[in-house]
Formats: sequence, structure tokens, C-alpha cells
Amino acid sequence: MAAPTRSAPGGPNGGPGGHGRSEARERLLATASKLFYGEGIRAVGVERILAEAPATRATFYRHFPSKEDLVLAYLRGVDTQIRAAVEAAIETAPSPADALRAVGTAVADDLARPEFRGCAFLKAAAEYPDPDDPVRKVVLDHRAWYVTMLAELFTQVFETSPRRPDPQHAARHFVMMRDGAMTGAHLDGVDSVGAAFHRGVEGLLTVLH
Amino acid sequence: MAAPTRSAPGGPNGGPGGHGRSEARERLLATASKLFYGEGIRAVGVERILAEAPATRATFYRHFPSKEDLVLAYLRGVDTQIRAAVEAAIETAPSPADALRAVGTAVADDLARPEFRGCAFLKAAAEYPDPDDPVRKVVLDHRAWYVTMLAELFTQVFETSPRRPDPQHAARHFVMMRDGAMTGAHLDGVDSVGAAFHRGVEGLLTVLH
DNA sequence: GTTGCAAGACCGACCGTTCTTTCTGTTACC
DNA sequence: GGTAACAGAAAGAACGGTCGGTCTTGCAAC
Repeated sequence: MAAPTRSAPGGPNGGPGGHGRSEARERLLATASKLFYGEGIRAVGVERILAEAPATRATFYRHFPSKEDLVLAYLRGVDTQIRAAVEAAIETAPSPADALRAVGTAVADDLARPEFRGCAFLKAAAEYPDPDDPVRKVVLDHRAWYVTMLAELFTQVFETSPRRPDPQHAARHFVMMRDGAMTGAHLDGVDSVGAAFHRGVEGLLTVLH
Repeated sequence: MAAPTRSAPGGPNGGPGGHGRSEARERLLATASKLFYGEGIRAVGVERILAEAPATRATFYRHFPSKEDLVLAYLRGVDTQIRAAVEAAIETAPSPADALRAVGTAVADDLARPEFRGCAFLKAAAEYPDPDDPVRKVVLDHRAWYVTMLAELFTQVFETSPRRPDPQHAARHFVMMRDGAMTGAHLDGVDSVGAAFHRGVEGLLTVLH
């Protein structure tokens, strides 16, 4: 009881000054992200995060109302990171087709990272089977953005094509291959799966003219 | 202590007569399989399985030394089931190419089932990140069989092809698409993903001659 | 003197697991 | 045919451990 909830008095939030914004919060989030991705969300308890951050329970629960909020923050962080990387790759590419190749290369590079353990969103969705869970919503939002971005790129590529293939179909095919590559890479080996994905993307661009 | 192990005197084991083999064991396994697949392995506790089987703890732990053995039995059951279905489909098919189509159709049919929740093996692997875990071994064995079976089929298909494509590459591509379809179907919708997978398999067979 | 963080006791719930006890069939032996 | 033995299953108390989450206290900094 004691503390009457308080949320009005002092500095509301968002960096009341001080040295570095939210030092402990970022340390907590970074540690949790690493552990969640590497060992699974359900498999990592709050205590474990606290020990490795390091931080105390009180600090943790001041920054995150519950573990679920931490999970959400983790996934949103990954989403932000991927969007920035993809958008940078698109802007650098000289043509829509090269932009698609760049997106494919980004996936392939991801696969080859030694810490790679699969797609963070697919793994999270596997751990949260309930379709109404907020975690699932973040996953779905990310995937919706991804496939839309791809469809726009394919639309531009196919504008000059005589056969006029369906950009939506191509985008779906790309996502399907990406999901399969992400899921299979650390099970069957990066080399064979990464090569198959690269051939798949190249095939998608050449076969459809 | 008491009983000196005894295994010679009475009926040793393996069904000493009686009514039905291992009634409770099968009920336990069937219930656990349904729950593990539908809600996740880690998410389902022993107590839950006991309540729905129904059975008691003592009965459970006589048939399964630990929960992990139950998980292994669950996955081995799915493996047996899939192998039987695939081998039946292959034998029925009039040609290797049609056998591959049949395997693809089996995947697509699976996707369309209302209880479909993704690939049991991929979900299990996602829940057990440790590469040395016995669960991972079962998953890897299943996948190794699957890709080998596909490569043999593609080898037969390509024997008459002038371009002589690589059967291993084709098999890897098939698995990649299957993994992607299985993972994406219950996230993005069965219709679009199922259609993309069907086009992918057909493309794989026609593009490579 | 308000705020952020450290440190840790504490909570109820549930985890997988082991145990004791009782009841039932079936089997083996005399 | 009678009886003792035993495997299988039911029922449930209890184990130590960990889960996510709350609370109190003390200290340091702006």
C-alpha cells in the first residue's frame, strides 16, 4: 500500500535529466534481448536477467510493469533495428531489383552470423501460441510491414516486365523462402540453406523476368 | 529392495496377457501429444496432462521416467505417422514427379487442417535451443530422412532431364519452402501461404524441366 | 527532497518428481 | 482348486526448486 501509486508529482518520465537517460533500463533490455533470443523467452526467468544485467528486482519492476512488457520491448527493438537496416539497404540500391537483392543479402548475412539462432519473431510466435496475445500482435505487425515492403519493391520491378507477374505472389514467395531459410539454417547448416535461399531469390527475379 | 528385480519367473513384460496392452500409457501419450502440439511443450505441465488423460502421477511416472521421455515419445509418434503417410503417397504415385506433387499436396493438406498449428518438429526445436538436447536429435533425424527422401525423388525425376539439375539443390529448396509454409501459414493465413507453396512446388518441377 | 538504483526478504503459485497406500486383476505354484 | 505373489493402476500427500511479482529499507545524486 504505502506509496499511493504516484505518477503526477516529480518528473513524469522520459528522462528527467541526470546522467544517461535510463542507464539500468537499457542494460536490462539489452541483457534480456540477448538471453531471450539465445535461450528462449519462457526459458529465461526474471532472476536470470537480474543476475546478468546486473540489477535488482525493484529496479526491474520500476521500468517494466511485468515480464511481458519486457518481452514486448525486446521485440519492438528488433523490429526497429530491422526496419532501419532494410530501409537503408533500399535507399542505397540503384534499382528496385537491386533493392530486393539487398534485402535478400541482408537475410543471408543474418544467417551467417555466429550468434544466429533463427528469426526472433518466429521464435517468439512459437512460444506464444495464443493468437490474442500482445506478443503475437507485434509479430504480425512486423510481418505485415515486411511483406508490404516487398510487394512495393516487386511492383516497381515488374512495371517494366512484359509478362506482368503478380507482385503480391512474388512477395509471398519471398517471405516463404525467408521464413524457411531462417528456420532451417541453424538446424541443417547455414551453408546449404543460405545457398538455397540465394538461388531462390535470384530465381524469383530472373524467372519472373 | 524387496522384489529382487525378478524378470524370469512370471511374465517378463511386453504384455503378460490381460485386457489391453498399456491402456493408460496410450491415453497419456495421446493427451500429451494433443496438448504439446496445441499449446507448446514447456507451457503444458505434467499436472495438466494428468487431469485431462486422466491418470495419476504414479501411473505417469511408471510409464515415462520423466517428462522428457514423454516429449520424445510424442515426437517419435509424429515422425512415425508422417513417414507412413509419405511412403504411402509415394507408392501410390504413378511417377517420381507425381510422388513429389503428392508430398507437396500432403503438406498443403496439413496446412489446411483446422487444428494446424505449424510443424511439430520446428516448434519443438524452437522450445529446445540446446543443440545437444535429445529432443533436437529427434528433430534432426526426422529432417535428415525428409531431405534424403526428397533428393531420391528428384534424382529420379531429373534422370530424364536434358539440363540435369542438382537433386540436392532441389530437395533443399523444397524443404526451405515447406518450412516457410509451415511456419507462416498460421501467422499470415492458410490461403495465401498455401497457394504460394503450391506455386513454388509446381515451379520447382517445371522450371528445372 | 525527490528520484533512481541497490539489496534482499517475502509471497503464492506452479514446476517436475518421489513417495506411501490401497485396490484390482492375472499369473504361478502347491 | 486354493492361495500366495505380483504387476498395473488409482489416489493423493509431500518434496525442493523456481516462477513472476510485491514490498521495505537505505543510499547517492542532482
